[in-house]
Amino acid sequence: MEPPRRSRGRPRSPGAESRILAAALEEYVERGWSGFTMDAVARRAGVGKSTVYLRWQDKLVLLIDAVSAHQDTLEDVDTGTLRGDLEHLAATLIHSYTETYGWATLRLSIDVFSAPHGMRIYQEKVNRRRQSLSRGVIARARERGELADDFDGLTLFHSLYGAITMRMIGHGPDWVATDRRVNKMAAELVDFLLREGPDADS
Amino acid sequence: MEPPRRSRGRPRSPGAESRILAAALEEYVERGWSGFTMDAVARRAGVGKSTVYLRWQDKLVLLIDAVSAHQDTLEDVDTGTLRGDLEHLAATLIHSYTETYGWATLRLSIDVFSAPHGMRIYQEKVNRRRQSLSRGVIARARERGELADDFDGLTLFHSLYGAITMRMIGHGPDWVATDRRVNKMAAELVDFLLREGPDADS
Amino acid sequence: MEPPRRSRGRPRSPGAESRILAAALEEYVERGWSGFTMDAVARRAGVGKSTVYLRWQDKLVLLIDAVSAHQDTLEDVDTGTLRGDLEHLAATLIHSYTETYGWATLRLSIDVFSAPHGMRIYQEKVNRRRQSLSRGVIARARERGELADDFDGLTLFHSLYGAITMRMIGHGPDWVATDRRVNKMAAELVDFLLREGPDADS
Amino acid sequence: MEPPRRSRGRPRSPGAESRILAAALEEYVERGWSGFTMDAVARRAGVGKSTVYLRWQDKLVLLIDAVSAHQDTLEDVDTGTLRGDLEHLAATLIHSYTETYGWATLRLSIDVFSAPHGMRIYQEKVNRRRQSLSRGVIARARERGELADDFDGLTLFHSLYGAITMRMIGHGPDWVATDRRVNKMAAELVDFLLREGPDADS
DNA sequence: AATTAATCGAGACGGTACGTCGGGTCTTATG
DNA sequence: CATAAGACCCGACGTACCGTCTCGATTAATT
Repeated sequence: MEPPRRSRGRPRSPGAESRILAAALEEYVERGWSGFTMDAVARRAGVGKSTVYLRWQDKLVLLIDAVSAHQDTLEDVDTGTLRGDLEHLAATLIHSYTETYGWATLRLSIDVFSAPHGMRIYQEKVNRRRQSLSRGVIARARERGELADDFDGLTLFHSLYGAITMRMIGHGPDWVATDRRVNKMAAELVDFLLREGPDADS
Repeated sequence: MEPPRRSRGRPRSPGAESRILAAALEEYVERGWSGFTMDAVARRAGVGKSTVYLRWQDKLVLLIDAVSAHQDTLEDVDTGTLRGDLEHLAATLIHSYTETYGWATLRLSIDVFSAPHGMRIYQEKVNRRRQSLSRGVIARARERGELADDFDGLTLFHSLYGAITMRMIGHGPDWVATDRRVNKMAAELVDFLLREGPDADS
Repeated sequence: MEPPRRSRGRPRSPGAESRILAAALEEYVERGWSGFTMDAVARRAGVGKSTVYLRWQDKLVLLIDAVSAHQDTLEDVDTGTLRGDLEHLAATLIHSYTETYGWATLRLSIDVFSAPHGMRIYQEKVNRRRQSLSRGVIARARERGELADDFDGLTLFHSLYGAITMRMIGHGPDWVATDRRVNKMAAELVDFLLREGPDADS
Repeated sequence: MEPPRRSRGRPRSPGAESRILAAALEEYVERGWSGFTMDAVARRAGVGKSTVYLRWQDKLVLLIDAVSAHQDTLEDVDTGTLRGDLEHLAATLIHSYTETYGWATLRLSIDVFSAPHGMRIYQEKVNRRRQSLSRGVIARARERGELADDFDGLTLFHSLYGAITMRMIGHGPDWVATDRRVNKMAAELVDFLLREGPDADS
């Protein structure tokens, strides 16, 4: 069946992909967008520039790939209640903004717009993923009867994501994300957004 | 008092300031961040580069000035009710994202982070302004008894601004902002955020 | 004796050698030194790069091989007189500069110096050959008594080769080498160089 | 009269031109053609790459300019006799091949052909100059009655220049050009080329 | 017949230089 | 003085080529 048809020439070196992504992220974290150069990324990954350009058409799409790889830590966990699902999602998002590479990840998710095709790529990579997460959570909530059919799930998620993003921008890079603070922020936000209103049986 | 003390040499050419700002905005709109060059701005404004650098320390602050000039259309209007104030604010923000230079203004308010000092400047220019708007609205609402003292006004505004921003990003540049649609969006959003919950006397 | 000892593995594909040389020459003729790339040569010869590098250590020696293959048309013919020998040699050299690949062959014999080892290789390949030709002609001339023992044969040949080269450079690539013109040029040059002076019995 | 009309902007920095030429020559001498890079030239001249590219369209024409600047040491001196003029010219050419930058100057005058437009530029820069020198010498010789009207002056010069070039190539870069050796070589060569033959009154 | 080993086409690899472009500074001549 | 023009130094961009390496596929000579 489906012959995997190894292509002809030398196969692409397997480690390169991830080494470059890692190098890109680190370079970005350390030097920021304006100090982020392809030469440095290649050097850091121990790779020729051509190897980088063979896989990513330019600087920007490489950077976006690097960030969206980290975005993938967002996952849809079924906690049994809408409130639980949302709190988990909120906490994960906050963490993804702060953990490991800290502030940079947020900046990165914003810098991405700085070039013509950035917006489009962002739509495809980040937005699509977030939407599918949202839809899963909402669908389960409806099945459980936690949400009226006419309740605007999209608005809920826009508010959630947007508020977190605004908060992070407001706090600035020096804010330390302890688990307590993250959970508290997530809980307060979900509290605020759910209150009694949206319950289908109120 | 302090006589304006006309300085000695040739006075600054009066039109230059605004011509440069306009040129900057147009260049940005047409070519985006990565295609936005100081040479082009100067040429378009019919001005030497030195004239530009005499007034703005670098590319970024010029761009931010250009955008925040447009941001200044946000203003705190007392409509008599919290709901009214918020809807007005929301509608104005949506418009400022779409009107005149359309989509570009949103992009602009995001691109601003692409450089080391961008974040700081954004804090000073945009955030400060938004905060003062927020405080005004909240304070009036409390005076009117529309809001419990312990209600988290900041979260309300983060959600409002954030949700609008996310929505605009989600819609993409081709969304047309008719008055009807803008008002509907603003109303729905404020509806969602206020519901019965926050009323002090519920 | 020494049995040719066919080596074990797959034998070298027989046509490759000459196909590569031809491709190299054509590429060079069409694109010149700066446009001459190994990838193109390999592609044109319908051969992998490794096949090329298996036979020639680098770009330069391949190119030199291609040119010296053409240089080998120079041969020492005994016409019976010194004048005849020289005229024949001169005509052959002029032809080798102009025939078939025309002007390129001259360029090629000069471009060869553009790399560190080019000079050395040139010495070994081209100069050695020319010297042996010279020596043969001179020796015969002395035997015939056409040349005094103290006559400087080397200077004669340097002048002959040099003058032809300078003339070709002077003429440029558009000069057409008809047999009449070539023979005339050869005759005039030899006339000039021999005149009465060098005759041993004058 | 004719006001030199200083152009408007900042004038080209006066030293740059010659500093770049010098740097180019030195880099070439030390590293040869294949090691000759524009970045290195710019760095050595203490100049930005753009400053170099503002004046020379590419690597090659810069190099040619550098060499032909040295070629200009050739000058037409009237010594009173044809033989004297030629010996002086020959000696100067030999020296220009060997003195100061030694062997490199010869290599340079050959490397020049390694690119498409090299030949054309060489024609314009070097050949033209040599031809005018030749014509001057020949014309004076005719006036003095040293040369028959039908004597082929061009062939004489081609032989002279060509023989010297061939000799230098033959000797290789390690040949040391003492005044004695240079003068001897010049004298022998001119002796050989003039002999009794060309005298108009023989 | 099975094994061994050199060669083949293809094309990715680590490097390095190219020529271009833009940022922000500096230097003129002209208001 | 400020201005317009535009040259300056710097350094990144994305491309192209070098010479090497790594595949799977041939193709003999040797077991």
